Amino acid sequence: MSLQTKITPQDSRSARQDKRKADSRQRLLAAARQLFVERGYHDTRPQDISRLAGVGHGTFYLYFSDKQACFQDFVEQAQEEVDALILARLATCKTHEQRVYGVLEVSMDFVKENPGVLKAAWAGHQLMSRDNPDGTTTPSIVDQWAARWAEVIARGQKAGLIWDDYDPRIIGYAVLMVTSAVSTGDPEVWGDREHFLTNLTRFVLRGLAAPGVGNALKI
Amino acid sequence: MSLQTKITPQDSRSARQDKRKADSRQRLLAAARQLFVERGYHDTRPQDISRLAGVGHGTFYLYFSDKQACFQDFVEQAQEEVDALILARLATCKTHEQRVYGVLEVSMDFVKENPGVLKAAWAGHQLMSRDNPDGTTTPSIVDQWAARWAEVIARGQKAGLIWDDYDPRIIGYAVLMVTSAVSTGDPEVWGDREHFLTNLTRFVLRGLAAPGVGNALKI
Amino acid sequence: MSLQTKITPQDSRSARQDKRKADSRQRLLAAARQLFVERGYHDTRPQDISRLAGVGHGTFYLYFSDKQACFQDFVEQAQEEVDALILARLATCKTHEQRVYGVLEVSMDFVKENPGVLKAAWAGHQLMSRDNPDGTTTPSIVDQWAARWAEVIARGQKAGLIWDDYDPRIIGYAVLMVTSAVSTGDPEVWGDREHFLTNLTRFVLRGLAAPGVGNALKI
Amino acid sequence: MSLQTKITPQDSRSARQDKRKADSRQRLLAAARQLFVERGYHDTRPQDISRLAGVGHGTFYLYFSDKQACFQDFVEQAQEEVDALILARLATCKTHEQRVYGVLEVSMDFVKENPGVLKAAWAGHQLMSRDNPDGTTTPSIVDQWAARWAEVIARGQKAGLIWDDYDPRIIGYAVLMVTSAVSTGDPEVWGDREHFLTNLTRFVLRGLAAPGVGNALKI
DNA sequence: AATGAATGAGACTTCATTCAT
DNA sequence: AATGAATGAAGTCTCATTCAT
Repeated sequence: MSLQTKITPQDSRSARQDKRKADSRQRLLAAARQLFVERGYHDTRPQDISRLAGVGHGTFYLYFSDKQACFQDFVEQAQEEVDALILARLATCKTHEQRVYGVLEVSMDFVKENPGVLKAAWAGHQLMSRDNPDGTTTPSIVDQWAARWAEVIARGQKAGLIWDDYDPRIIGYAVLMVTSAVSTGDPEVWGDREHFLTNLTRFVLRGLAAPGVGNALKI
Repeated sequence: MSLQTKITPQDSRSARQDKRKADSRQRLLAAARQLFVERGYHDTRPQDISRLAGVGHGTFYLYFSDKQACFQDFVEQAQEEVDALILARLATCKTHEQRVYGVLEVSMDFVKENPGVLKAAWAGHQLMSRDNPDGTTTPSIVDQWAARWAEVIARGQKAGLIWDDYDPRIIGYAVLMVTSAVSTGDPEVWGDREHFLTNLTRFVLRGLAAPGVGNALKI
Repeated sequence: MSLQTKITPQDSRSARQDKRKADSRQRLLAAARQLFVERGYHDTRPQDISRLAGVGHGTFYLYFSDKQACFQDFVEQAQEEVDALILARLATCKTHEQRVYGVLEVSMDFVKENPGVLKAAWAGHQLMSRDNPDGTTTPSIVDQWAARWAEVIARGQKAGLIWDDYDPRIIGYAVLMVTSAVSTGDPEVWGDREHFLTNLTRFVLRGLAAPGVGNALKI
Repeated sequence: MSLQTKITPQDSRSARQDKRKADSRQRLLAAARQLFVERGYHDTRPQDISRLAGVGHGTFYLYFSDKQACFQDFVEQAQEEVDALILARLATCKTHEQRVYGVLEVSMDFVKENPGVLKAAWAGHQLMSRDNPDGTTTPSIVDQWAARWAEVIARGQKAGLIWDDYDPRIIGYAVLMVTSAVSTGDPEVWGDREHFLTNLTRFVLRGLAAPGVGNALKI
């Protein structure tokens, strides 16, 4: 008989309550994500989030100390998702070439699947960062993402596939800027998305490829 | 005899008033620029702008129909400055190579000289665009800037100096994203600015250079 | 055989429950007293009281119909304590002189031992009394205390030891105000407490003593 | 021709505006005083004060940084009034006897004319003082008033009219407590106010009078 | 043209109380 | 009896805009 089957009434109750509690938090976060993305930080009221989540106004403040904290949590969630996706993809990559392609693809896929999330997270982060007068700048989703690119680039340099006169952190940031263009650019303006992605991917790969390896990364 | 010396007393008065009026508007715009850049759109009140400009609170509304209009004017001003700089530079360029270099240099110089202006203009534009439900998306500073790059790239393609499988509009946007990294990146984080600029310039030029022209654009 | 040992299991359970119930109530009251004294009525939330008492938030409302009722109970408790102390002391007094001294001493001792309780009870009572629009002003701890003084003073007058042109209720109230100064006065400001008490005691006794009896009440 | 008659339009305008400004502040303070006295601090909303003053909700915050600041100003105003009254009276007093009587009379008159003001100021001050974590306890109206009594008592001691074994600060405080009883006591309970005042005055004077001077202070 | 006092809709947040478990 | 998540009315305060001077 496992210990699990011997749940006492209290455990059962608190377990159910915990579930309910986690539920509320999740519903709130989902609502927050939707609204922050749709309307932006300033045009989303805690009240709106609560209503969309189907809970009372006050419940919001049981899970977030204030509106900013809620936004931070939303950003963190997006951050973790992106990071997990990238790490998972990197784990399946054997060659450097695959890594570059992989992260590009994952980045663009995420941006495509979650239109506006990056934009919202980033725009909001700008607004927020000023309010951290203790000097502790919370690392933004962008910084973390850029760091992943830096890793990939550094490995590419060691393998002789990427120009070794690049500073990985800087170029990682530049590459991220380009990929994030996908999110920032107005979908309706760019027309054919495949066309758009192909262009950006080519530009990035050509900018990275060390002399003589251009063929290897050809797409 | 210049036209200026022929003004009647009345004219003189109205001229002075015009000057004063233009003065107030200019002072307000300068103050707006400083504050929008320093604090962002939402944390800048018309009152703050007026105070910094040294005029009464109500005066603000003599020159701008509302806060948003003031912001639009700020963006437009920055836009015109950038555009004028780029056009002036392009006029002095004979070869394609010079053009690419030129716009890169001008872009980065502007961003260096006006830290935060692009960021502020852009971030604010995001917040604003939602409020245009009539479909008329005001072209942002970014769009216009990207258009200049598109021109340069298209000319480079005709000259055979830039990969001809690029869509100029898209790659123009991508290049802009990279150069704008200068403004977005935290100055203190990137350390040596020259190092930073060198890296970005190399990346852009290599990404653009058609096969076989790499040497020509070497830096 | 005591009654306690004869309880059946059921009795035992309900007895334990009663004890536990009384326990919870007592713990809540103790917590309420501490917090009302430390923070005042408005800055003490039922939640805080419950947490300090170590019971659930909802439990509070099993024992008090609302926050005000809890406060009333706190005041009542303090009231009963004071009254019991004064009555006990009066019971041991034979002469009028002893009574005056006795009540003074008890009053000041209570105030010394329970710093802030009188102040809190009184301040809170002020806030509350407005909410009794039916005219039934709940007698405050102050009123009750003053009543004891009035008794003592009336007896002193009969014995010829206290000016007989005093209205006992009024002077009882005045004496109470002076003794309560001990609680109202900032401990750190007054310095030596003995010095403080001696001064007040002298003032009261001299104010009361009928002509010619000054010596009897000398301290 | 006086300078006054030569008021320029600007002066005239700003003068009128200043008057209007001072007017609003005065109206707000008067409304605040009435409401704080009638309802107490916590049951008075800035909105209520504004409405009673006949100005908009936002105007309140043009004159007080927040609700607490408004309350502080109300207390200060009462404080200054009381102090001015006492000082004015003291200035007309030649003998010590007159001083004691004078301050007693002024105190009681003020309390009679401004029922509730002292109580409100004091009660509110209690609530507030906790919020001064920088250690700077704002001297309350009570402290200041007590200080005046201390002065009078010290002078009386020098003149041999008051027991010289009193600490003036302490007894000043005690006397104040008694006189403030007038404000704290429920008007309806005490009945005839003259009777009340006579009792308290006698008590105070007898408590103060040095041996042998009782006759001098007889009332 | 210029001013700045005035406005009030609306934002964020708290907290006494309820109720399903 | 005990719990603590949920509630929403109500409070404090801000700020873009107006208007009398």
